[in-house]
Amino acid sequence: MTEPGTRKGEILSAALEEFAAKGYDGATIKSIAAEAGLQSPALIYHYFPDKDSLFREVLEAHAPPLQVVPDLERGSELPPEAVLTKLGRSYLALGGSSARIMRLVLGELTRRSEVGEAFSRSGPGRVLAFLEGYLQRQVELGRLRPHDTRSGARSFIGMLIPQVAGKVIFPALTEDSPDDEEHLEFAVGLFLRGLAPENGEEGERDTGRETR
Amino acid sequence: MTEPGTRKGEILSAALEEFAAKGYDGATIKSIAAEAGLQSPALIYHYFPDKDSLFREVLEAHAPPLQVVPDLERGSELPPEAVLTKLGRSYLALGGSSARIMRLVLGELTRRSEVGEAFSRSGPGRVLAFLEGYLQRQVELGRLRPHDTRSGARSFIGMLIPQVAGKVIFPALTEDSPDDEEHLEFAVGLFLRGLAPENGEEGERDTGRETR
DNA sequence: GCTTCTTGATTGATCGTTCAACCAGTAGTA
DNA sequence: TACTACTGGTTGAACGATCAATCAAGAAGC
Repeated sequence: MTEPGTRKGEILSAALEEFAAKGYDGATIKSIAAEAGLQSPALIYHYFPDKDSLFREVLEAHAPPLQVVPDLERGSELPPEAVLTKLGRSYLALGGSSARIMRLVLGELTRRSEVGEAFSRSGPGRVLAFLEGYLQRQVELGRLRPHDTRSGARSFIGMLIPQVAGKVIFPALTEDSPDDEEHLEFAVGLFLRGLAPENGEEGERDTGRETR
Repeated sequence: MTEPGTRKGEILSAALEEFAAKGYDGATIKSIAAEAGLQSPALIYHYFPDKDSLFREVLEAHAPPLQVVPDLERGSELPPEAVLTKLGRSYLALGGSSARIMRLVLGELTRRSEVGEAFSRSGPGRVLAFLEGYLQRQVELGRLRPHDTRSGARSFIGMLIPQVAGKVIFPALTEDSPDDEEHLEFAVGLFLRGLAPENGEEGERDTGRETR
């Protein structure tokens, strides 16, 4: 629905561009119309009831990329290295073609509670929930040392954030930042080495709380 | 300067509140005046030449908290655990009393290039630069295994981001997130264990590139 | 009497939105 | 074939509301 060739599609992609660059208040119906190549802003009201609906349709039209966690829930019995690499790769992809919609969401996150809640529920919320459960299982299987999996999940996702934030927020100056794949490989290695089961046969250490 | 008791101080803090909540475009001179308890918006123009200058003064008045990296550069010969813990603590503090200014900066980051550049230079930029240098030195001292310190610095800072982002962006729902200090302890432990020098006497492993 | 602070009224610009008219086509009727 | 009626797409002009900013004049303090 809403193919990119149609008038409605042109308006939607122009609106995405404008909203991402200037925010909801900064982008005007007039500027969106100009970006879409329309001679009159009035035409927008032929396709959308008002500015707010246009904004929501832009969000819906580009929401899918925001939902990471693809078919991961299925292959959750794979070894940690594979799962973390796959999860991380789809996370890093947010800095690529989805950078515009990410910028839009980021900018409106603190102003529109609906955007914030929907985003946190579909994006980070689901990823963290899945990852926590997965880490918990790996701990029980003895493949990872016992740890607070809430902190574990947050830490792994966090290690990737500067990489994607660099591209989303500062598209100009990505000077001297590591390659995506190299950074991911580093993060996975660091994470797994840091949480590798202890060599000794038994023993709680002082590394934070138990597996809760 | 600009003590909080004065009229100018009241306007500045009201402006911070409004800008943080609604963004630069969303906050109006009228709403700021109302928040400050003024009877007329015109009074604002007695203290500030225009809206843009008011915004910049708000930014300058609250900029110091943004500059992490306190006297760390001095004690850079301390052991990694102490340095990372101290650095991390000051980073996590951004989610506390500085949450409002952080929300303001975050919201305007993508729209005003000046804000973005100034922030990245004073905030993440300086922290990353310092941490990279520090890690590099620890590698040379043999206290950490050789690794790409760009990825290392980004990873450590990143591990803390979900924790502070939770409080800055979603002040309402910080449900089920770890305690700051516990999370920091976990992150430092994970990081140091993941980058501990290899047990074997020598040998490059496949852990990414060399120390560059 | 002089400076600083404060106010209500006002200005011009711009915002989102509405509206009547116009311009394709396309189908129906004779 | 010619004429009419109707359709969705498109447009320029206009409306009321609201914005940032100005200004002249009053109030307060010294």
